[in-house]
Amino acid sequence: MYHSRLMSLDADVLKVLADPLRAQILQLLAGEALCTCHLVEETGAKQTNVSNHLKVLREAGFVDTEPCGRFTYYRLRPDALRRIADSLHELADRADSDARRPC
Amino acid sequence: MYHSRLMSLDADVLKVLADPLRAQILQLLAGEALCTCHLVEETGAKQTNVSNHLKVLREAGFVDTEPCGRFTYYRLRPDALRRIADSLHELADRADSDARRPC
DNA sequence: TCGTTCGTTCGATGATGCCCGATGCACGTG
DNA sequence: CACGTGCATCGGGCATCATCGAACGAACGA
Repeated sequence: MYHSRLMSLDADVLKVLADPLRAQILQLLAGEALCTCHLVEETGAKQTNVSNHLKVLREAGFVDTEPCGRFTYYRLRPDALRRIADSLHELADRADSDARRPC
Repeated sequence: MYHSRLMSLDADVLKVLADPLRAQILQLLAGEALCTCHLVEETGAKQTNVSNHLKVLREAGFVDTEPCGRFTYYRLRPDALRRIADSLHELADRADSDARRPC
């Protein structure tokens, strides 16, 4: 087990996940790739709004785009999610101690 | 492995983690319990600010308090972090498919 | 009892960010 | 070439939230 490296929580990255619509989009993209019109349809949000959130997700590396004619398909990037999950898990593991710093 | 239950990303819970100061506090609390004055000292933030963030973390179930005389010790709750980590990991696993919904 | 220290709560303020309408652009079709 | 469609970008309006100062409460020690 070579996980001695300390991973740090990146609040900027977590911010990207901490939005209801973006979280919903990520869950919709799990299992199949969808294009913007699908996501608009499924979420009920306005197209510009969905597009803005997709930009945020793309720039944060959580989704990949794949142009297909007039359409733009979006696909989830599991590795990005796993990085976050691992850093949280590692933080939890480090907390299994009863140490207490004296005042 | 019976993880067929679908976990959903809770944006409200993620919001609690998605703040630089709160993220720093959680990392400081991993490994040892600290009281507010320690956290003020380590983060360099104002005491009222730290106290406000600790309240948010406490109400979200990420930390436990343990009064000790005049001091208040804070301890990380690993289970809360693991729940988030698991939901992210499960989402990543569900994305290992090449499916694509037609337009 | 008085003063000090640790900690929380409250109200105000400033910044961040979500949402929206309007616009522009690229692609495909008649 | 015109037209419609899918999608991105821009600017503003508005709500949320992080931060701060001030005041309060509680626990100790002199």
